Amino acid sequence: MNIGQASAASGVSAKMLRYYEEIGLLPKAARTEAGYRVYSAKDVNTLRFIRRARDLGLSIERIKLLVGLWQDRERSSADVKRVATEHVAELDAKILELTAMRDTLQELADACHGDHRPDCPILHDFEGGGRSPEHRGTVTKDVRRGKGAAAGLPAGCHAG
Amino acid sequence: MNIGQASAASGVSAKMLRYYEEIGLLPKAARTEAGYRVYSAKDVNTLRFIRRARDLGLSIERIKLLVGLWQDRERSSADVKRVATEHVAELDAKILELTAMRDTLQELADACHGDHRPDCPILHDFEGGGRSPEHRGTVTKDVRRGKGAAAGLPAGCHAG
DNA sequence: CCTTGACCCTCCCATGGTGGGAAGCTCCAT
DNA sequence: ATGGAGCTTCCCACCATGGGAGGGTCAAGG
Repeated sequence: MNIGQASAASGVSAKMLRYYEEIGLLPKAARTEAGYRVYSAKDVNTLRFIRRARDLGLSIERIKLLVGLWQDRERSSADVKRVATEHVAELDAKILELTAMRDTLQELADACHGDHRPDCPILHDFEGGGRSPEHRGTVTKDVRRGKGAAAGLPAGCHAG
Repeated sequence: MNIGQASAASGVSAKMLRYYEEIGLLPKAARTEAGYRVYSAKDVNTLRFIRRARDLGLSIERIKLLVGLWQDRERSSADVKRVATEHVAELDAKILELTAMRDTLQELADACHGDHRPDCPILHDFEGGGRSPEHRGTVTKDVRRGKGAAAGLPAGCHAG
């Protein structure tokens, strides 16, 4: 099985296959004399595992952990569960953050008549005078962006 | 006002001030003879506007639009509202996506006893046999990652 | 006046996953 | 033998942000 076939069988692009190998998520694939990568049915299983994990938004780092546990017959399910639970917690945090943004913005949009006139509560809020505090404060606390979010959650986030 | 003071007054890092100028979100700042950037109180207002918009998760592209509308006395509030509403729609989509991931993973975690034994429904699902469909299908549809999400939503997403 | 330290400048690099594409080789079918 | 599909490596881009190197500037205190 060459890379194109493994890709088709697993739903992981050839590009990503090479990338996962490069970063050590996958072991280095065997090669033909000509240098073509060769994959087995077992490799395809691993790839499907990875694909499923990515679809659930897990980061590559966590998938590395899970693949390790998966292949360890001595693993304890508690370790697996912990990884999953950590990810759920991050998803929850991100959902809360996005929901707060959404709600604030929806409120502002609702307050905007949306006609030809220039007057607009959205811009008024952004101007940040803070003169209408009832429309502020929702996301104002410094939950702000930072490595945590970018490194932790992503996958589904950068995804598209 | 130099860049450090403008940064402190607006809550936007000096690094980002330079970046926003580079990508054309801000006009090129005036300079002292020594080459130091100089900012006015008006600039700080714009920066606060941008900061607020970023906190609500708007992409730089959309913020460019909003700043343009903000500074246009002839604008119609409908245009502003449309930009905001588009962003709300993207936030909603992302929230749905993350929630689906979260729910699936939480179900799997709930089903995992989490003790010393190796048997684990999470790994079982990831193995993807599809043998227990009641735990599948939630995120299985190909909503998958792609340019749209990365370009559209971000801010709060990459943020941290 | 000179030193010190805080500040500023530009330029490069990294993040996390993913896609795009160029330049060149291999394989298979015609 | 030729064409095209598929493989290889290598570099670039995304988005927004932070980190840091290497060097210039400014103001306060000695």
